[in-house]
Amino acid sequence: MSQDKPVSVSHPTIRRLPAYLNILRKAQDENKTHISSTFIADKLGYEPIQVRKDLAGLGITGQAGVGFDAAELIDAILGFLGWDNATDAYLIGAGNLGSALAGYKGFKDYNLNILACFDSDLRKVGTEIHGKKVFGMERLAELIERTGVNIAILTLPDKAAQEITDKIVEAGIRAIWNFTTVKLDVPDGVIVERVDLAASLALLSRRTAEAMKNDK
Amino acid sequence: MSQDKPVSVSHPTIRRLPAYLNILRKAQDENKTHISSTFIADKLGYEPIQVRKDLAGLGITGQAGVGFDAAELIDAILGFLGWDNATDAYLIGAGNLGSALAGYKGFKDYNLNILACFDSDLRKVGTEIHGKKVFGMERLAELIERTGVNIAILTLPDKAAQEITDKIVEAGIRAIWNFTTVKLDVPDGVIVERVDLAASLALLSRRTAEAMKNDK
DNA sequence: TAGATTGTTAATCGATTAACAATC
DNA sequence: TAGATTGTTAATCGATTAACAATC
Repeated sequence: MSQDKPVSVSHPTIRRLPAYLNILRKAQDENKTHISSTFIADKLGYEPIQVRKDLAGLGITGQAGVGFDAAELIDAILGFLGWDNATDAYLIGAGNLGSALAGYKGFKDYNLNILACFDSDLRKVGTEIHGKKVFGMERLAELIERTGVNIAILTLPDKAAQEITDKIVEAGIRAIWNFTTVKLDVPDGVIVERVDLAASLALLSRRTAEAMKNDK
Repeated sequence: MSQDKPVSVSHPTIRRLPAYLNILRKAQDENKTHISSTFIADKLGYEPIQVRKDLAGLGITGQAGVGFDAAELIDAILGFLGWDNATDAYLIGAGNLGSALAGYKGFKDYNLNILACFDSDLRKVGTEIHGKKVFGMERLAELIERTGVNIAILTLPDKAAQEITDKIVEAGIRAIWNFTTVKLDVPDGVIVERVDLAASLALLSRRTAEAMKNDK
């Protein structure tokens, strides 16, 4: 693509794309070839116009009166997110949460492949967790450099987070999916995306408290 | 409080509160009694004005030239989120992710207490996971009714999500922390807060793809 | 043709940021 | 008093929604 227009798609839009993808795939399984924005919006409780705006951002056009070609749309979303090729990642910290993610089957829908795990607990090193080898932390740099993996999933204790981050960034990691509470300090160009469970719980708690107050 | 003003605090603000709470607690551990919006903003990479706006929403006032009273602010956030009293929850679906959450120590910071787990796997029923009893699904309604627990953490397979939701809502559950991919259909007044890992991964992937393209 | 749906342009809404006087 | 910081009011920014002509 020598002539990419400067696509700038908002974060809220990007966050909604996986949900669209799920619906499209399900519809395709039911042999639907075309999907309208109304259909997608209905399933998700959004407005059709929002779906169309989102899709427009990907450079996709639909057909008036008909909707969007499901296959084409799926490809566009996968391509846009870089999910059209398998991406390898290392998982760092094979505790409760890390093990759960190592065993999570759903990542294959997004072409994310956890290559191996790392842990500082020597009793885990050398074992396998959900079929993924566990290496000791001392091998992190070496393996990142050798395999060229550039995504790390951080599921280790907060207190180790920054130190290990420095190490893996140094070794060549370009993107970190951060499940710790720590605001990681990284050089420009390294991407950090944090999963903020506490934020989600805060919203649940507050909304619940309000709902309970209302019906007293 | 007979005279509550109609506090309406935005969702983005609510989502930021736990991070403020963490910082305040850490500062208090270091014997700081007063914290400025600048201090908090610095730690999180926000603007001080945003912190002040957020806190203003809670009805908290600081002291010009000094900052906010840490203890008072912590109490205000805890109270606002309903985290000042322990809240019991049931965890439904003791698979990989469910087990990880059942063992997550961090919830005590938010006064969330997982009372017990439920699972349809009879081999798990009767055992304990991280010290929490596992009950069979057939006991869900009975126990929800008897104990009056009103929060459920849903970590079961997508295909069971709606059916179980109907059941637990019927039994009295008022709020669901939804870790499935399903958009749950619930009656008015029942709160659903979904943790959307795929959305987070989408953002990570897209930002990474862009960053890699830039440095070619 | 009639009905469904798109995509564009403009309006609205809500959140973030800026400016600055008031306060400690 | 000087420096730091708050809280208010207004400006800006960005995302969602509305309206509607064009298209299949």
